[in-house]
Amino acid sequence: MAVKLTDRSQKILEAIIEEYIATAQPVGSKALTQNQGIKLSPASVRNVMAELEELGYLVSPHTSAGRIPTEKGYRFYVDTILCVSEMDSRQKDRIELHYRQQGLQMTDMLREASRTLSSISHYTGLVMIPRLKATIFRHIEFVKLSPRLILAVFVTQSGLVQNKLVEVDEDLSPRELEKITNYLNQTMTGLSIQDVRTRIITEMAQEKALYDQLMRRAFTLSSAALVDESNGDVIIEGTSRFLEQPEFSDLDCMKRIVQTFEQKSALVELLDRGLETKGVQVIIGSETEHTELSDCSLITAAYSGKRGTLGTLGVIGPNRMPYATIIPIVDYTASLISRLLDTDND
Amino acid sequence: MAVKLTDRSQKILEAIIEEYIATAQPVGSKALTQNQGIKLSPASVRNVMAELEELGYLVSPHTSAGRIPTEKGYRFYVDTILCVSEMDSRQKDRIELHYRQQGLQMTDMLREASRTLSSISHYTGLVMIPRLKATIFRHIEFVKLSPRLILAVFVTQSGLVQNKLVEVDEDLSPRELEKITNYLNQTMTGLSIQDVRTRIITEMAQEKALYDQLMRRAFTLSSAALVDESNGDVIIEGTSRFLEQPEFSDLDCMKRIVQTFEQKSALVELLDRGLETKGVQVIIGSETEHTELSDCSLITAAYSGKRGTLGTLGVIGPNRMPYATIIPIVDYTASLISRLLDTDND
DNA sequence: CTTTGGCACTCAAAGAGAAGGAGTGCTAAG
DNA sequence: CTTAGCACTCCTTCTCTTTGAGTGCCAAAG
Repeated sequence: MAVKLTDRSQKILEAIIEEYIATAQPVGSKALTQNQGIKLSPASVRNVMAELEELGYLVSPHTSAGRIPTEKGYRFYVDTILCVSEMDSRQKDRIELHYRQQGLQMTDMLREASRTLSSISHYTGLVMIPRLKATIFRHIEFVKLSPRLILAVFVTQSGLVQNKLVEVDEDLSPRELEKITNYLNQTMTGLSIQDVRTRIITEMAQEKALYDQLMRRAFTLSSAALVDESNGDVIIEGTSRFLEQPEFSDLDCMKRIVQTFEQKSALVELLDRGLETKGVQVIIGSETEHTELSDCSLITAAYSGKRGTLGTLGVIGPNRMPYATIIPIVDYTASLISRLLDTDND
Repeated sequence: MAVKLTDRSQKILEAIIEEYIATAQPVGSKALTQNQGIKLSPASVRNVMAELEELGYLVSPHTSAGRIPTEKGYRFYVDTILCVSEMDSRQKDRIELHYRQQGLQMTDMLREASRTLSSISHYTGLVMIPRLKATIFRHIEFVKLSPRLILAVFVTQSGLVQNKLVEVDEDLSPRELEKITNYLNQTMTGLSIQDVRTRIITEMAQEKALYDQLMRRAFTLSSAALVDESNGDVIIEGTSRFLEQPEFSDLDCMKRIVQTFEQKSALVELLDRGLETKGVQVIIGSETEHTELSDCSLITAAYSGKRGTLGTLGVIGPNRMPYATIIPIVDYTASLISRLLDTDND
């Protein structure tokens, strides 16, 4: 499958893709020869182009137009041609500037990250809110709203705050509630939510719990409070950037994309893929495995807190994206967010 | 200004507007005469149409096209022609169905409201999150995250939960924190945030506070926690509905509208207008006083909790909206939300 | 005085060529 | 292997014409 391309073929493929990214117009042989760096006649370039088309890296919309890259072309470009440069410190500063604000809460910071990604990349920014189960227990607090209604406020190590209303069958006195709170905070702090859950289950099964009413209640309350009902949530900023892209000038196709964004589930799935991966991941076109997004590409990277990966963030746009500039942006943003989450509130 | 229209003119204006709302095409005289209810010849209708154009209720895009309503036309239609019918109970049930879920927290419920408004109306749903100062103090709780960092969790009467990080200069012991919590909850519960603020200010000024360190800290903490930094937030659902409207097929105009949505500030301002008003309010086109929204109309209504108005909700779409069906939807949703907020958690 | 049929007029939208031009593939010479 | 030349394709753009819906006005009928 992986036919080796000659050095020259790669150079030309690179030039075509970069030209197409810049102009959104099919690239002809003549235009390429005017490009410095390629010192061949149009006819020679044409031969190479025909070859690249045969191999599936390029297509031409019709006989008398230039060539445009295929998904396979982009994939090859991203995987083997592109070499990502470090960002210079001026750009880094420009990104960091957005986070110079006062002590933001985690969610606000992630929203800001999404907005910044969008404004710097000129595409649409995506940030996934951490899944509860990936986080570390820090503190839980119960606020009694009415005899049977309790508000559980739960704070994770990385500063995510989650509120949840819990209905109880028995009226708990403030004293009991306080005891429960203390007990939970003493035993659970520092554990991952995953661990907290298993701990609750095993301890509930033990005989001791059966007789200790307070303990039983503590477990009931906390397990209700820690239910992770959010099937993942994504912060999307800059949807309007899609309207700027000439490839989506077809309103119908545009509509389907925006609808897919609004539903979020597809994006959650795509961002989830990046959770396991180190570094920047690029998903191109049909690799998304969503027909509505088959003309979109994502550039994602995972961010992490003190312990392990928390979530992913990235940028979504048309296949024709300036990968060379956006990959470092996403990469740097992910590491920046990780750093900020680590130092922020401890 | 207010020239009286004859009964016949009104009938024809109504028919034209309703036809245009249904078809998005300029309405000609012939099409109208085919409409049952108008038993006149095309020529007679033309005379009336010319008259209505003179008065500014209609315009024709060009000589050989039909007429379309002006903003003034819509305004007249909404104000004096349209009579809004009660919704039948089947429709009411259809709306209520969306709120049948388990005890949602306020924000989730409002998000659901926005989504429902959009899906039932087929336009874009808007719900304004209540301003803090309009709400009633119910409970405050402090969670110490680190020696200098405290998380304040604040719950309003209507069930809105707000978290805020507060940095303090002095390390507070858990005991002190508890005292502060108790003191604040005893003194402030039931007051409006507005009142709480003034109370804090006056008590701080009193001599007593100067000597009571604990009290001073309590006030410092709570005033920091109750700062209302959210300049109003709006939940927007169904932006993609705009892409279905033929009047926005111009991508550039579309883009500006979506951008305005993303910024939210204009929408906040528009929803704010409805806070004082009883019943449903309709804002048409340039009445929005935002050039980007000059082809959009809003239908809004205020919702309220136990005590007074909390916020507004509504629908935004093109000027050409089926007011007759959407006004009752918005109206009913607002009253439904008010009812749910009242009964939900007390 | 109102209503209506008739008629000339207007103008956007749709269709049909025709011209222009960018780009290709192929061939033959360097 | 490279390149100049050339015929060919076919999209894009432009103009010109046709079509038809809708109007305004007038004169006759109710």
